Amino acid sequence: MVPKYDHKEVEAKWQKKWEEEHLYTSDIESAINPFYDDKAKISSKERFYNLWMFPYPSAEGLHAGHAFASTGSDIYGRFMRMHGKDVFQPIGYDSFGIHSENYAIKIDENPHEVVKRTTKHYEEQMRALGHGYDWTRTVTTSSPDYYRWTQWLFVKMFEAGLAYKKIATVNFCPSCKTVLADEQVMSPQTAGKEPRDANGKVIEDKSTWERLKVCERCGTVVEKKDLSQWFFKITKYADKLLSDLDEIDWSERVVTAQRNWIGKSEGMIINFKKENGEDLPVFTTRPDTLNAVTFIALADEGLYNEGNEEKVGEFTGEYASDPLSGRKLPIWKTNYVAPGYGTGNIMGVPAYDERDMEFAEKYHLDIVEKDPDENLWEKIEKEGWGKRHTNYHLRDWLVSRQRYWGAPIPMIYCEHCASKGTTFKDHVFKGMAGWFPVPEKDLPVLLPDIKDYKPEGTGKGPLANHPDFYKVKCPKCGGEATRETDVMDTFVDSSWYFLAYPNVNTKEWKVGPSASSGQAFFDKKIMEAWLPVDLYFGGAEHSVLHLMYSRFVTMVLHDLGYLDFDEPFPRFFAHGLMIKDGAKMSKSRGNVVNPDEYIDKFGADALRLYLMFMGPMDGYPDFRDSGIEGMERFIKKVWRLFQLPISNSRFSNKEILSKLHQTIQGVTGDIEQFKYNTAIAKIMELVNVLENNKSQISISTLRSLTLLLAPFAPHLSEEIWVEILGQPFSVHQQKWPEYDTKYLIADQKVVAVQINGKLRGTITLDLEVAGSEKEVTKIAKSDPKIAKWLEGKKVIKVVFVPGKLVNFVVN
RNA sequence: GCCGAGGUGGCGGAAUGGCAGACGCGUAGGUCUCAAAAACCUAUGGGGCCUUAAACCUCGUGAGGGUUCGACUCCCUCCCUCGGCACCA
Repeated sequence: MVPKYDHKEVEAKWQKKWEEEHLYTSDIESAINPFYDDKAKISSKERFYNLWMFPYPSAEGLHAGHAFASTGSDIYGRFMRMHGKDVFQPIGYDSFGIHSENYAIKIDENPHEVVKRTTKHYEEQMRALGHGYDWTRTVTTSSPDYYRWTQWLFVKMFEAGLAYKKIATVNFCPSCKTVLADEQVMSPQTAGKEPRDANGKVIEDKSTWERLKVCERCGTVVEKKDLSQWFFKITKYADKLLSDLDEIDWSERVVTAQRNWIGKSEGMIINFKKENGEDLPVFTTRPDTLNAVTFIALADEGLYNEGNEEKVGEFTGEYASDPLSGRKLPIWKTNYVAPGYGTGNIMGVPAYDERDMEFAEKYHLDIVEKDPDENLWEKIEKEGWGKRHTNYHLRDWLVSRQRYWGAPIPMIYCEHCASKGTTFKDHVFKGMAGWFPVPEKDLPVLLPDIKDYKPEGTGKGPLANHPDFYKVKCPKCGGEATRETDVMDTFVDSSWYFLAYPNVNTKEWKVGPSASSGQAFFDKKIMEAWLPVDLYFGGAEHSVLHLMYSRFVTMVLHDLGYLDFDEPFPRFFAHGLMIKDGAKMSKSRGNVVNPDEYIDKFGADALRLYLMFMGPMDGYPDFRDSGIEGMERFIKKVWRLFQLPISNSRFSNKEILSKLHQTIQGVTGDIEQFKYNTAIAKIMELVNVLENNKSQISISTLRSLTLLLAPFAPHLSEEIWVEILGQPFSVHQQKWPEYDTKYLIADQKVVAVQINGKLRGTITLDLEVAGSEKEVTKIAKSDPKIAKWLEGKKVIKVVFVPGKLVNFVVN
């Protein structure tokens, strides 16, 4: 009678033991940065910072899509640990911000309380999955010890001239009642939401959906408002953000998305002259078509429409002259030129631009067909009519939010200083008179616990109703002043969290060992030893959000001298999204898969195996209940294999050895490429071979099999390793098995025989024979099946691939 | 419209110039059982040939063309799906 494999008991047992033995707690102080040459000086192991994008703790808890992604990351971490690396694999919570707050509002509970509960639930779920996280170093972005440094970051941005406040036309979500960054406004499809109007009703006319721009969080169609807001000057880094994409090893689709978003256009600003002598600068990427210009089109905020409606315009009554030939060109105000891009003016070239053609035809403007002239670039520049100019689609990052649940923006406005024109640093902040950052010693600016935290949509955040919060003394003159009442975008919180992990120690709950002294942001030695992140694992939906912001913030901190690297994630793998019943998992569809019930019923190992076996890591696999049952069967099969009275034979037979070493080779290569599905398939094949050769398996083979399984099924492997094989704890600290090429060479080869490229038979030959063209040709021709096909035909050519194939070309 | 990734059995998916469908799910039949479950064994792309069986033939990787001794794989044209950008000049 084979003892039953009790997944609940086994998994709980090892999770407890791992924790007690600090199996996944890294030795932060003694790591080696593999990028440095003087490794020997420091200490034992090379570090490997293995990071999965931290989740925001939602109410429903972790769903199977999270488990799919986090397991993919965990497997790689375990694989690297078995390669002798000191793996640092932390986890935390992106718990500050609109996503957590919207839920708190919905259930009418204070966000402080909700976050306490949801983070606890998340931790339980992630522990149940058996991930190898270092639980001694977690971060929670809504903790004052954390957001103190988010605020510090804002202050540094301001001091460096990279944070400024200005009135701009911005996106406003009428449901979330706050402004949003450009990156947080998208098509309904990209947001994965049905578009809604300000009253929360789904827009009925589906034909308009594709033109709508909605809020990333709630799917409400955004409005445009002119408001005074804080921005981070990400555009200053546009060129570096773009060019560094060539240097980093990222999933291609994410690189492409960032390139598109940055949207670099190289062209020229050409100066046209109005009749009254005024300059009329125009941005174009096609100065070579200047000869064919017939009108000038101006952007108009009032007329402009992002939708795809008909082009309309109004003649201004004015004319401009073409700087080269002096031709007279009418100036039109239009609805199709985007304000805020380039100079806001364009030259109308109907012959070479479809949009200009459409407009010209409608208003009966001239259409001139003259061949483009490449020499014009140089000529215009030489004659001083225009100069080369690069334009970017990227806009500055709008970071203020009129909400409660976020890090208060640490800025103070003093009316008195403003009236005198006093600025923080005269040379940098023209136009920012009266604005001063909160002195570093006064950080954090604590978020007060208030009852009326719901947004009102007045253009101000809930903190604006609390004089105790905003009435402060001016840091400059000591007079009456007002604190900023907006809070920061949640993406500011997450733009630097990866820097915090190695510096944080949960027991003391301070970011950075020097946090108490207030001297420095991070411990320099730790940063040098542990960063940048070696492998970042996460979703592609953050292509132009988190992943762009983090790169920007890292570049700034580098330029300010705090970091010695300027790309946070030299390697990023974009995992796919799990699907259920052919659709993305979402609450509204009601197809969210909760991992808890599967862990309970089948165990974490079965769930992990199934999630990884469903398909490639960057794909969109569909979750089915019946699939996980197959994995349960596989685990039982493995378990039974280890319950057999193991033979006394010291060596496995040849078939087994050959299969084992092929498997080691294949699985190793597959894991390196995140092809976990085929890695698992190969382990299954090995198990099948072992089952058919039960009496001939050596202990050494069984040990290797256990090691191969360890990253995928950590509990099962540990149980087998320690309890059945009697090996020392822990399987996760063992060396990954190596393959020996001598076992990869089979004694016999199956050679395919083709006639004119069509398979007509196979012959099994000894290795040496299979490598000889003469022998193989002879044997193949004498094979009756093949001979039949060659009868009466003349062999024109023989194609021979040693050990694989012979192809007879006949007439 | 532009850019990127794809299209393979009933299903998830293997194979990146050399035996298409590994591995798993599902399905059918069988063994065990009083019975069922579990487990195990066998079969499983379509069509044909055949009394049966072994075997064999033929078609087949979105459609059409091309390169090649040989194409799921490379090239061209088209269709469709997914992702990103989008009156960005």
